[in-house]
Amino acid sequence: MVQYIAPLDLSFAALSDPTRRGVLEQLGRSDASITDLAERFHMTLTGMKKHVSVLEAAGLVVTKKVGRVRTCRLGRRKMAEEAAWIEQYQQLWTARFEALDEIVEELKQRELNNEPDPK
Amino acid sequence: MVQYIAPLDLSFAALSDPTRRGVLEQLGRSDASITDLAERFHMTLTGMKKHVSVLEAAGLVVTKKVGRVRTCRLGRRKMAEEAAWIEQYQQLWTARFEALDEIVEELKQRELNNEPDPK
DNA sequence: TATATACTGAACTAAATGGTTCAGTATATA
DNA sequence: TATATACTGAACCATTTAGTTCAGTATATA
Repeated sequence: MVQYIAPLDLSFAALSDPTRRGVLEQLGRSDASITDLAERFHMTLTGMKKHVSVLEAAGLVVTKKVGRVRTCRLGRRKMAEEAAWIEQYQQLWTARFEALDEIVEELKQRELNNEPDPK
Repeated sequence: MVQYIAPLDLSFAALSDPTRRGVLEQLGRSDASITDLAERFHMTLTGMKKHVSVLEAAGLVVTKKVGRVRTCRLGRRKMAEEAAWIEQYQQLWTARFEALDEIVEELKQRELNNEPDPK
């Protein structure tokens, strides 16, 4: 089976790590080098480089090396797909729980009328 | 270091797998047993049980066993935190790119006025 | 030119993931 | 009571992840 990796797989996986969420927030305030980020998150350069690579693979970060410094910036992806997926889920969720609420409401009414619970 | 696992870690990790996203969508339409889900996603019972456990740990699904059947339903979490995180990120993102746009705009103006590029 | 800085790649590690099979247990059904 | 169904747990497996160290390379700086 040729495994097509959905962008959602990569971005949600990228977001599942607190260090990477922190890096995104940081880059939202200002661009940063690998060294900057490694220091801020108490990690080796190599370790931070890997996190940045994961974010880059997900399209959330872009980097450019000038001289010896690699500068990291936010990528072009505004996470629109991710937001859309969650919003669609929330619609399903709401519909589902409204359906449940109706049932609960019906049971309450039966109880008030002293009708038997229909097993 | 006592590792506090943020709810976002668990839910984003849960969402990073297409099978689990599919299960959530399915449960948005109707409750289902482990067997139902295993069949729909072409997987062993044991395999599906693990996915459901991951979703349950993230609070996205609840299950209840009646007789021999374990029924899975959507959990109470509407992924509000997840949506909020992404929305906050999108605000940062927009601000960041508007800042960049201003710089580009300024450069354009200079070009029009034939001013030198200030190094 | 010598030294310090910034990164990179390979190799290693421990743990987690996503699946499987196999051998149960508990519950329904004929 | 015998059989089929639904799940469960343990064990295994290959791969990925999240980090490390170590040994480089390339670039600045004194």
